Amino acid sequence: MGITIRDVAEAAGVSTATVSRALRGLPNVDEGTRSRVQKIAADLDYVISPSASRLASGRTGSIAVVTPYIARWFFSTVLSGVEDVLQEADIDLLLTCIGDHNNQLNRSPVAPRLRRRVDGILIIAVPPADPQLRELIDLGMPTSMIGLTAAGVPSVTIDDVAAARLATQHLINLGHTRIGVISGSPSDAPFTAEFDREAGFAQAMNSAGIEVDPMLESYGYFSIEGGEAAMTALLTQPKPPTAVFALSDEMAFGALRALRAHGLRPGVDVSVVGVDGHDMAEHLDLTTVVQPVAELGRIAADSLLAQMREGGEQPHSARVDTKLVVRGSTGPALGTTPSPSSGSRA
Amino acid sequence: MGITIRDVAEAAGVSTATVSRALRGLPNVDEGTRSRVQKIAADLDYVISPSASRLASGRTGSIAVVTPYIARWFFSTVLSGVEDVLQEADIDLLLTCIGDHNNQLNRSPVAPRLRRRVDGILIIAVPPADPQLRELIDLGMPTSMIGLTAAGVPSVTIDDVAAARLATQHLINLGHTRIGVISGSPSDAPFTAEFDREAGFAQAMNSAGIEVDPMLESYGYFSIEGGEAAMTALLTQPKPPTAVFALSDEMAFGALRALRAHGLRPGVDVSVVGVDGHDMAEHLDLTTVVQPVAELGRIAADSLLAQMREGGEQPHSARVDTKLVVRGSTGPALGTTPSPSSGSRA
DNA sequence: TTAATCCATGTAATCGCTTGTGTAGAGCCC
DNA sequence: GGGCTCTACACAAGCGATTACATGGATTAA
Repeated sequence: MGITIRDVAEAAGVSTATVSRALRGLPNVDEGTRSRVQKIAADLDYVISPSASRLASGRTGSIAVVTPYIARWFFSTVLSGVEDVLQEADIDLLLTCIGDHNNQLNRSPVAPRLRRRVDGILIIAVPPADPQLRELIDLGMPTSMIGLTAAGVPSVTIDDVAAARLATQHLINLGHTRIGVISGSPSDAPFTAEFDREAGFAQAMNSAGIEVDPMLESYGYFSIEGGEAAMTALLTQPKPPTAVFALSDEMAFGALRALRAHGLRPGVDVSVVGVDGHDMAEHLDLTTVVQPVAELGRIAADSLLAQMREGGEQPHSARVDTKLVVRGSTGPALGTTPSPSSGSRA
Repeated sequence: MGITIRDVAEAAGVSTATVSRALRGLPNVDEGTRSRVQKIAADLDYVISPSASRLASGRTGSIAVVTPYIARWFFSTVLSGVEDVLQEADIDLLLTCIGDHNNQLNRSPVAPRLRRRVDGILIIAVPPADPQLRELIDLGMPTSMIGLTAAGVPSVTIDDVAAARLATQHLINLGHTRIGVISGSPSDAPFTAEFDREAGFAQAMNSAGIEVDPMLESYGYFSIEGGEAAMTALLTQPKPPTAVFALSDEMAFGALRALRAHGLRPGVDVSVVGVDGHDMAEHLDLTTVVQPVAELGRIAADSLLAQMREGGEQPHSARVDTKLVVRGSTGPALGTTPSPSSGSRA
């Protein structure tokens, strides 16, 4: 019921082979013939059959994006960057949500569903311990990861250790010494970012000669509610912190809310700094270390496309810079003369 | 290089036709044969080639989701609901971002790219005036829309008029009479929701015998910044409103921020109510009319699948209920005894 | 001039599955 | 027991492209 390549071939008085070459821009086609074929194809409103093309060529012209969440800010923002690039490259984007490892959504494993269906895979911030991750990598197709690293697989990340150091150092520079941290979860499969950001926090504290007080560590499970609970826990300690580093902006949002609930002023009574550069951070006046999230997606998609093209090319990982953006949620420790802090005041 | 249906057929000592029928659960296959084939297919680690299957059957087993934004809360939340259903149904989800009509991202039109590529289309809240919308509908394939209606196309929406009435009535019940509204944009291609919510606002005002003051209408362009600017504009009037209805939660967020910037307390000095049930609304203590956004996506996806299955079935639209959730951002008009307000206090 | 290239094009096999049609045997009825 | 209907299966013709290989004419090199 559709126009096929044969109809075009007949109308143009050439073989289907020539039509195929002409339309795909392959060499060894007379330019006159090519434009004639193009015109006829357009006139006939011919649309290639992807199924036939895929079957014959063995390429699917599509890639899968595998993500643990769709509706969370970080993930949807990465996704939008990815989509940007793929649409440009005329590659189909298959969206698949992997079950949340912690929540145990009992989704069927995604890896088998992807075989023979896509030419490449883009994985967004799956916890490295997720068993599905291995299956995906073992599929052996071009793969690129975002916010997550694994041996032998190219990835795009920020330097989470450095980002955490940046945030922590900012608090230290402001004269704080009782610095709390709102982490992800005590023991569950951590995201790469979680692990590294904790490390960066500890590094900054150590270099400044400040001891990390285990009493000032609390868990926010990367959610707003969690961050609120974590901050509340910190505030109800005998000696509460004067500043808190939250491993993510969303947890920092919760922390800010807890502060208000306790009648404390962010940036005055207690300083809060996050990491991510969430859209809402600006509106909540949160100091944060910004990462270019959509850009992460774009870079990873580009890298994946390169991998798919060249094949032999040694795929390499990219590391993207972050930037401290100082806002009202952080301020000098009371009774202290702060040393000049790095970062731009927004 | 992969196992084909023929390998399975040979190993099972049957024809490929039988393997095909057995594996797809078609009738007229001996149950003994069927389970034998299934076992062999599993042992051989056979995976069907979608391209071949699609070419032969004419069905693609995939649907496209067309959306103007990916990284915005409403859209990504709908998307997650859709993905949920489609994964369950084993249908591929092709994600395509249509250019933003207002921002004029010069994206190539999406409709032609979808032909022969998907069996159905799901459209999320594209402005009805977007020229691409017609092209998509004219493709003539099963289609379902979310947050948007068009003649002859099944859709899933909330009753935006009623939702706006609910929000406005809440303010009226609290004794407010100088009620402002933060709308989308003055004249640009409006979303369906925009149009209807304005209508609902006017209805509620009229029934209460309150005149709508054009001076108290401001435009927030459905963004946080826009909402902030709009509220600022309202506040700097000679006679500012005591309550404001924002057509979306995100604009309401901006409004709250403007309030704080002016030293005004939300819910005390000025009341603000939004619509959407955005994740952050709870954390910003915003009174809002909640719509079940992910559910919208799920229902639309289900409806699309039904359409694709039955074919002859008269597709019908669904309308989903909303609920007023009262929080701290709204309170009684000063010097007034409020009448009891509907909605649950959260 | 002749052989070697090269370019534009055609021929036809192939990709791996679906499905309409054909058929043999089993069970049924009268 | 002959004619029916049914079931379980095989056969083989597509589906609509891609692409290795073949071909013949034009161009170039020797």
